[in-house]
Amino acid sequence: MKILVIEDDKKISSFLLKGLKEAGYTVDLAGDGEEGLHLATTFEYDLIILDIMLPKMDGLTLLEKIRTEGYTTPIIILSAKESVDDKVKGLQSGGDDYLIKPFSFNELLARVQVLIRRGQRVSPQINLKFEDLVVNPLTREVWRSQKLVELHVKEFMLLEYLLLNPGRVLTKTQILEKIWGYDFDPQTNVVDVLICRLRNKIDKNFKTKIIHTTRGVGYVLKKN
Amino acid sequence: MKILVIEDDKKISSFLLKGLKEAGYTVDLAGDGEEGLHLATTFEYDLIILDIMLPKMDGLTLLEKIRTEGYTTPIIILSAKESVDDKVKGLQSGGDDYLIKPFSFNELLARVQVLIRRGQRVSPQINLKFEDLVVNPLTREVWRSQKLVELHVKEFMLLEYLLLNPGRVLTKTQILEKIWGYDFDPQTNVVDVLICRLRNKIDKNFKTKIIHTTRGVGYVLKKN
DNA sequence: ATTCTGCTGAAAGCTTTTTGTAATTCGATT
DNA sequence: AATCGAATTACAAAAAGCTTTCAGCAGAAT
Repeated sequence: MKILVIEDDKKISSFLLKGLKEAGYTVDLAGDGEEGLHLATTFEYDLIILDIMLPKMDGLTLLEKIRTEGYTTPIIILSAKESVDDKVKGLQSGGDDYLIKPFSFNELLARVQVLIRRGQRVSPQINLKFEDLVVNPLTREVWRSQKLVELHVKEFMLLEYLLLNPGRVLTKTQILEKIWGYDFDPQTNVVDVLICRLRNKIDKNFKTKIIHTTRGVGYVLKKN
Repeated sequence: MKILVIEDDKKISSFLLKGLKEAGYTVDLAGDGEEGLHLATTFEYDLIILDIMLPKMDGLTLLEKIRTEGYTTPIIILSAKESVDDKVKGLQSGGDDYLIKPFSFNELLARVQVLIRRGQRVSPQINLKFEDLVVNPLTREVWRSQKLVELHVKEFMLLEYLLLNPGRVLTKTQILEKIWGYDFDPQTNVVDVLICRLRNKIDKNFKTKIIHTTRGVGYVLKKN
């Protein structure tokens, strides 16, 4: 799950980065409006956190530009202003939620989770399922054949990515980019290692394997 | 599907090569503008990815030369510059799309697919069919008479090439160039071997053969 | 502040699969 | 029958994937 934070105040942004990463998200940071617009329209994010007061291009303008270009990524607006007027403007411009500074991180996190869940359209049921594998994205619990499996953060992200694309072959490059980001050393074998670790936990001790290798291409989630 | 990448930055080019090859494309690489122009005007490509900043001949000049020579191959421009001006210039000079570095590989891949699809009739989203042979380019699954057949990467590429040209005789040289690229030893018998291996999988155990030899010319996909 | 724990990524070695070469056999055409 | 291109086969080389180990780091616990 990738989040873009557009915020110029260093103190707040580092606070957000730290907290969101701990919660298992991949986070990119933009320090001003222009950079924010570029990142938002170039990469795929699952959510954007946007400060209204920004250098170079103010948040509302940015928000409108993003929306008029057709992006539907959920956006949470941060604002120092308390006026009802601003809140209305923000939501009318295409914001999905609105938080007034100072805010509690837990409050933010809760809303992030709500919006990301909504954006994934996994509804009406919250759990992701494939065969006898059940994943609850909200609580990050994973069961294989009714047995609870403990996954590390990256393993969970990989499994979630696979579950959102059942039957489709995902290349190593796609996985690398989804989980580590675009600027990761392409020579690395982290993907192989991660696949191995995930298999040890969700395939190794079970009869039917669900993670399969398509040699020379990538990996697929399928039965048999 | 053949793609030409014109890019001098080794890190980026190796990243692109890897990703595009994984996605099933044949990729040639040019390290500077002159080599790029030579390859682009000598061989047939389905798409060109062109960096603007290049040694020996800059990308825009190259682009104009290619276009004035009458080539209509779709071209994606890569640029480090963010200015709207450059974007406009690039698109006016004959570029079909414009990406700013750093860019996401998935983003690039999506645009590559859009442009390549635009350039040809068959959409890669839809199954390719010939007689009782069905190929799904997305999941890379192949069926002959409802029986799933497992193919290696090169075999798959050959079959795809044949399927996109049903009834047309493809010479060994065309096949060699399409699948291995221009710089492969012309003495080799890899094509014969590959044809043999492909036949073993999709013709051998079936009544009707669909891969036929035209002696002295090449191979055709047809019934009888 | 220090120690402990556990997650992650790099690297190396090993296994398996795929691919290319080369030699041989086959078969059509002359 | 001789010739030439094509088909087949066996083997070696290369590539891809899997697994394990280790060290660095970060967070948690003390």
